[in-house]
Amino acid sequence: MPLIAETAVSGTAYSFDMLFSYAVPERLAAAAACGCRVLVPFGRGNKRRIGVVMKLSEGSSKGLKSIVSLVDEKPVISGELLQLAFYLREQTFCTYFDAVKTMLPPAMSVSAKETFRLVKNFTDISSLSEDAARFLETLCCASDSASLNDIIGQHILDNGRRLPDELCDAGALDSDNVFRQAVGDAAVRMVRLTDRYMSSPEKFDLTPKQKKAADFLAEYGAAAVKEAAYMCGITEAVIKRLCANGAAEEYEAEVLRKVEDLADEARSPEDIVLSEEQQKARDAVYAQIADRKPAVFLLHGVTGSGKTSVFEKLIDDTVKSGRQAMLLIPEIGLTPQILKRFRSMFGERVAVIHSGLSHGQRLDEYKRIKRGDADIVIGTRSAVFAPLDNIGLIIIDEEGERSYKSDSSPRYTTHDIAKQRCAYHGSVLLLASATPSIESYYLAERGAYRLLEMKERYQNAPLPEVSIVDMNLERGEGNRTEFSRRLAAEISANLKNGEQTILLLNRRGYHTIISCCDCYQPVYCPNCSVPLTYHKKNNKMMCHYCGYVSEPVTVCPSCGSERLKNMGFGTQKLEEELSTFFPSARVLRMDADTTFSRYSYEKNFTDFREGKYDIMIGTQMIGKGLDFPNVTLVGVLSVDKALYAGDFRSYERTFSLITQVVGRGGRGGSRGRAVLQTFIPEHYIMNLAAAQDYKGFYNEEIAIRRAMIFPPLCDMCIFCFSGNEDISVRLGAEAVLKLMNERLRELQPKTPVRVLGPVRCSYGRINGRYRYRIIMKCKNTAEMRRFISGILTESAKLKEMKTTALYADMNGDVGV
DNA sequence: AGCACGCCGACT
DNA sequence: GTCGGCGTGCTC
Repeated sequence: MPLIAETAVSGTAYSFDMLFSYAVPERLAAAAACGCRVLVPFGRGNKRRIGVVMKLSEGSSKGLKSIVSLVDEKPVISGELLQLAFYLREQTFCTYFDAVKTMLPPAMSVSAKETFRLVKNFTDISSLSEDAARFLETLCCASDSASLNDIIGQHILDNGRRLPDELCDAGALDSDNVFRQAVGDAAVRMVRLTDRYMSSPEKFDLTPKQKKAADFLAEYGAAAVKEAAYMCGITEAVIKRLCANGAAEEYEAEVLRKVEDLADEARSPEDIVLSEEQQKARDAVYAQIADRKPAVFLLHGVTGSGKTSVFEKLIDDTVKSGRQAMLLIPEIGLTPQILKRFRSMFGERVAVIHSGLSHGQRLDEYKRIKRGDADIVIGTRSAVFAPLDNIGLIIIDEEGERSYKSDSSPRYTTHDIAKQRCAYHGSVLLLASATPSIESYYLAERGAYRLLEMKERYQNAPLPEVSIVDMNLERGEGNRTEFSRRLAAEISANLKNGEQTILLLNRRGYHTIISCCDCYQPVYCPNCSVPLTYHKKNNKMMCHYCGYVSEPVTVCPSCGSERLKNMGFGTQKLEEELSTFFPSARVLRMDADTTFSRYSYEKNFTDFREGKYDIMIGTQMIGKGLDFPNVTLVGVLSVDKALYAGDFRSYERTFSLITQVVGRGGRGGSRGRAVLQTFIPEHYIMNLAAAQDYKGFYNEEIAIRRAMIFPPLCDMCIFCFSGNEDISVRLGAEAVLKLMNERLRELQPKTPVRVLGPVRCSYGRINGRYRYRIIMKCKNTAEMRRFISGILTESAKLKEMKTTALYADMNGDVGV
């Protein structure tokens, strides 16, 4: 019986995605296996596409097309991960190919290059069609192999592959495919001026923008393309033009061949000393690992309770027993320090996977895992797909972070994938946080997860002393600055004592927005429904969503008034006010604008930790995971806005932000202080966060979720519509709504379903595309997922949806 | 999403 | 009588 390969084909849309059956030709039958990539003909034109064999079976190959060639000798996806791909597709409504693709490092993506050559002694011209015979004649005129391939290549582009394919079938032509891996997109693209330009710039005719970039480069030498564009207030396209003119050149920055090797002096796992409480947590988890039955633990440990030591011990236990361990962390910003810690203990056995690595580095780490050289994997959410084959333990640190939810296809939740892998390997999933997600804590309360608690801080360090400052009073008493008198006094005390301060502000930019005093309209980005932000450093207005840049506005675009006012307060303005109040203070500003490369994060944090700065100010990124022993004061300047962000998770987010940042202070022995400035001092979030009372917060929050029916008491599926024309997107969404209601009536699901919308998304327009959403409150069951899948496929056929894109995101973010 | 196929209008 | 406009339906 012939072999049939059921194949995931690249480039399919979800609405027509399925496994496509191809015949496996005799010559490939021995090597073809599940998990191998293949080259297949697809569509009427038999265009070549890459696919992955998902299933092999025997059967009749009648009417099937055949696999053209094999990309891999050996499968690149293990049986376990292949099975996981099916799960991924079923859960997240992505295509088979997308599911498989996310499991491979980007560097492994391949493209095929086809070469032809004429078969020398072909004579049977009579068997060819007239067209093919004529085509063959032109081919015979080709002078050499290169021009032959040029002719055929051009012919395929213009007329499709019909004639070349006929000639191949008849034996007049031979084709061969070579595959090229897309390795080496180095981390940073740099740009510098050419010698030619520098010796005689007058010979170049540059546009004003290009000139600006050239001047910038002349002053600074080389710069990252991104950075140059930012500083000059231009787009990267201008720099591209500059390079095309021959005035500048782009080059790839030397990327570290190895992932940075910053291990401190070696530490031995034997040196880990656990407190009684830590030991208890470790023992419970370890017993379960040894038992080889899957289970989920939720480790709730207050900030500073020393969770990392427990992780170290458990990971050591796991690898000692011959199994592998995975530690997932929310953001690359945290990687260097955690990585350092584990590197110094486990050395080369640690592999790292995160998006800050170059594709080449990532590929090498992937290979080390696959070969078995590394049995400990540390990384961000995509690392959950690491090709380990004998997992004993998966840890998700700071498990409540939203970054564990993927916001592009496949829109998976890291926890779900980890659970699935643990079920396969009979291993333990350990979720850990000082502020677990309401969902996880709920499951722990219900007994689905086993709850472990660590209530003591490391070395019994006292919790910081938190004071809540009522900013209304400050304003009432004539203080117009952003610093309450209390906070100002604390900061100067700290400066005097040579102790460090962290200030948290939940926004970036100089002024958040510029708005008109006459029509009250803020100045918006022309592509997105987001107000532009003024950035002092480059004196430009910028959009944080699409990167749009413009000169500072002096006239209101909506009414023409010249009375424009700066509203809001950003990190840059804070920095400035700070320098007037405390001229001698050395201030480090940390936000997405000052940290272009992933590496500058680490450098800044290290500098701060080493005492090169007195005060660090920044957005949420400074709240996460890093220990600074000399920080004794934490100021929270304004998180009120975040509370009213309008989605049901804003309280949760704000609570954990405050809790985390307050917990930063006072770990080095001395008692820390925290000052929480707010206009709503009576809000329970403020008091509970000040007291680091997670349980109290959980009780309040779960009551709200219960009353309003929000997750975890239901699931929420977001249907997001986008397109170039506002009206057609809305009409599309309405048509789909109608379809949903019809189908729902037929289905009569067991648990009630509520469909809300369509409404414009909070950012109704991003990058010029209008966006609407429908929210469906439901229970995430197989039946519901089939329903959603059906809606996605059916709606693609609606005429109202011709120009509108749609995706479904189970438990994705409601905002955005 | 592409893309080949088909069915009409404006033209040499 | 032909070229090419875009509407339509399919993708093993």
